Amino acid sequence: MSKAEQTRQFIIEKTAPIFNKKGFAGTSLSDMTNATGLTKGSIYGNFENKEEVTLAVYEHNTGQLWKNKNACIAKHKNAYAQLIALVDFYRNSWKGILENGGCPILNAAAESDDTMPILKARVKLSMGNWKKDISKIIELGIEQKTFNKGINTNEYAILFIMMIEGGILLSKIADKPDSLNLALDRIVKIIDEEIVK
Amino acid sequence: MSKAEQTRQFIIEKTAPIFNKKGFAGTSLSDMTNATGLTKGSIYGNFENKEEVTLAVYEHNTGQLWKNKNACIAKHKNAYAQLIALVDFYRNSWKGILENGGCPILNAAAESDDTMPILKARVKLSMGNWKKDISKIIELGIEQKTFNKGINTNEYAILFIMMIEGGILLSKIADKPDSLNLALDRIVKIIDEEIVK
DNA sequence: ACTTAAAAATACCATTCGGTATATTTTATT
DNA sequence: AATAAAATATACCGAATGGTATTTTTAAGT
Repeated sequence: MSKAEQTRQFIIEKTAPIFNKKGFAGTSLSDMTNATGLTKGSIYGNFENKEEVTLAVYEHNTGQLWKNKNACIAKHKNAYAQLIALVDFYRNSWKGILENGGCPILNAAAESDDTMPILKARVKLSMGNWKKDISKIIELGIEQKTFNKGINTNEYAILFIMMIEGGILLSKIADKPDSLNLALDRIVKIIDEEIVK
Repeated sequence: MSKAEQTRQFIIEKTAPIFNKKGFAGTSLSDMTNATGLTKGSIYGNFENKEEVTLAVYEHNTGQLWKNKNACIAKHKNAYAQLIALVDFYRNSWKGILENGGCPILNAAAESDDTMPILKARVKLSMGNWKKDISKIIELGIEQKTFNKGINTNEYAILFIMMIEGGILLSKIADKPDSLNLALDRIVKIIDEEIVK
């Protein structure tokens, strides 16, 4: 990794929680220089503008979440265990997510939709990938003959994402994980009653 | 209504959709003067600062939503019809909500949590009131002997709110109401299978 | 119609904003 | 160790930011 790439990564990592907390409009260049200890010149030598940093930070934040989530899921072979691992991932990492400003997809979705079409498109993509991931786990379960085969895998994936995001939102406002846990419990209930054979 | 109160209301109404779309940090004073045709002097004669406008606008946006929602619910006497009316309210007014920048509670929740504690407190209150409203409808159903009496009304209220907010979020990103409708369908299913006797 | 009080416009403030050309330092190559 | 190239810092830009005395206009009460 070249020096430039290192610095680029350094800037992304240091500013990532700030962008996730304050948003694109709320994060200033001085926030960025303060967080990194670098000067504007240095930052603008590695990024074209603030928007490029925003996008890179979004990729980093979601990528990190992705990696941790997938690591939990990959520990298991059968689909049911994988779904439960997904639920437990959110149950266990809620505190960490909260400290970094909450779910980056949720935050970016809320801010970008009317102001930053490029970010919105990225969010759309993340959402699509997430949906696909969950769908595939359910499809795996069908292949493994442990899940019902008539079900609409896509709809269940969307349903789970909605409940997780809604749960995170309410939990952040309430400053306690109760709502998120309620959502996760309901997801497990749906898995047990409607998906599992 | 005095002239001052009229102008105050005028400013709130004209800037409401802008704040809901761009957020507190993203909305500038020039956005406000452009939307109203007034000058900074006039705006600052009626409000102490930008924060006060933000809070007043939030009250207005949620109040409006409240009013319309309650009007739909109030048309019905029995609890089941009221819950269905609530669901249908979101099904029917999704387009209007979208055009005004989405659910103000969701938007304010996402932006305020790490940056504006005063607004966050207001969001917490709105969320509590909403929860109470839904709880009361379910309690009414229990009184009317049409709903099961052992159920946790509070948990169902939270669950419904989470699904509605999650649904709005996903629908905004996708630019189509499918996800929201899926959430609303699921709410109806829960009502029918778990709440109704 | 006249006076007075309230409301809105003007003109300004210091500060911060995102961004950049240029100079300096650091790093890698030979 | 000398040199070239890359990375960072400096110093600056115009514009926009939120905010405020002060003046002018408008509306209300008599």
